[in-house]
Amino acid sequence: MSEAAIQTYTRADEAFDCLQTAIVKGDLVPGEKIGEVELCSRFNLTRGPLREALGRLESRGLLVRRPHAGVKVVSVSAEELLELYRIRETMEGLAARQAAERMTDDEIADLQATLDSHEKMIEQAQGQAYYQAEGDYDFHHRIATGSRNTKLAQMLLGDLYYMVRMYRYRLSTSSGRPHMALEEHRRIAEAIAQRDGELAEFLMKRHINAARKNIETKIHNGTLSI
Amino acid sequence: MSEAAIQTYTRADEAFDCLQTAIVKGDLVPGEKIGEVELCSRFNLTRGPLREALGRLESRGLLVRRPHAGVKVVSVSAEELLELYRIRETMEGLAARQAAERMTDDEIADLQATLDSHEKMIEQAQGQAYYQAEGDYDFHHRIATGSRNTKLAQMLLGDLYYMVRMYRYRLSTSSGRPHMALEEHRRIAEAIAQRDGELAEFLMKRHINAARKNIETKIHNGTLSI
DNA sequence: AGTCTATAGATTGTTGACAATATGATCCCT
DNA sequence: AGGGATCATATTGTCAACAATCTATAGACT
Repeated sequence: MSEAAIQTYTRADEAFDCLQTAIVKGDLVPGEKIGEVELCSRFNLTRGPLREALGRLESRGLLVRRPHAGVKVVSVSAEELLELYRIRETMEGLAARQAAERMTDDEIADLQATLDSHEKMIEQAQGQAYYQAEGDYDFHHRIATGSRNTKLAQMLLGDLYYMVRMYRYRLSTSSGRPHMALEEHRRIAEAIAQRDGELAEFLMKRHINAARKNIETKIHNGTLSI
Repeated sequence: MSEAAIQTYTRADEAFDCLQTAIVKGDLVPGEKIGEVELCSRFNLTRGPLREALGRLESRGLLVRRPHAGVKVVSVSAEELLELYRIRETMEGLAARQAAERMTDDEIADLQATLDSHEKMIEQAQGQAYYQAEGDYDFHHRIATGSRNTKLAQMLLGDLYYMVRMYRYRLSTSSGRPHMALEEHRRIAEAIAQRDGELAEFLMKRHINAARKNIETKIHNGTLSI
């Protein structure tokens, strides 16, 4: 009865995944034009499925396409990155509220358990940006799905997070405040556990707002350059 | 310097538009399987571009696809439709706030002018759902773009609105309260004109919340069936 | 009789060749 | 010499045939 994984994995799906991770990890540089044939040889694909994947990526906003002129990875300005966080603030606030109302007790227990493992990871991998980013992603992912709001989860996980992760890799801006972020996560999880939707929403909004301000000051400092 | 319209219109774009409007207008029934060749003959297309369009529609959530089994128009339950309004509430609230901060005076004047024409349309086309829906769409469209938040506008206009419009057509649920909706629009426009972002956000959220409740009661009444 | 299996048909996914368009360099004109 | 138009090239968009997969029908077995 449980969703039987991806029964059949089509070439276009493969292309989609390859391209997506390549974009997120920064192997494909924004602004630079990328030829289709080059991509084909790179991922051992043929142009048909590749084009289909390009179309999907485009409609998700990770690529921009100009007819007969090729595609390039979207280049997001500093302002647009900050706008992204404004969107996250409202949407994830909603997700947190609905998650507080709808997550099962088991899911909440899991959520809190993952926070413990995140704590260990942070201590072990002192400042290793990668683990911080993955832990953070894991937490937000669980809440998005926990909202039981299909479209909301789809928009967050399918659209926004890829973009955010892309800039995480690129700017290696994994918050730089791991302990504080973890503490905020803990509080949000606690609010959810108490089924206090309003509080969960408030805390989540403040959490993301703090992350945004953090990036904002870094940009003004010149620590971050886009 | 002004965006030179769509210079070249590719077959895939054509397919995308055709399919999108067909879905929105309800010519393509949700849940029912649709063959590719059938669509090709219907829109005078070949399978290549069509498939690309299908991919785009799928990643926007208007179609669901099962490998080797075909595509079908997404069927949204009543609960999911209401969830959609919850998402709109937060996102359009943000849009209204940012629009109040960023729209030009000219844009605001235009916005208020369109409301006048909407009023006339409502009076002339007594209860004609179509015009109500179009006027409503126009208003929200202007605010979304007025937010100057590229990604936000993209998500609202490229994702949510198509889905909402789809269900507008299908349920012909054009609010059923045109005068009240217009009055709410007026107040939102006024708040934007006064550059009162907080108020604009509040009013927009309340406006969409009212629309959601309206649908909710209709569903419980049995007036609306999905 | 009901259920499971195997096969045939149809539909989707993929491939490689063909046509249309944009880019860049060359050449001509002012 | 600089700017603009022209043309060649390379790249993208499109097409039609081929291969792989699913669904439905029919048959056999329990």
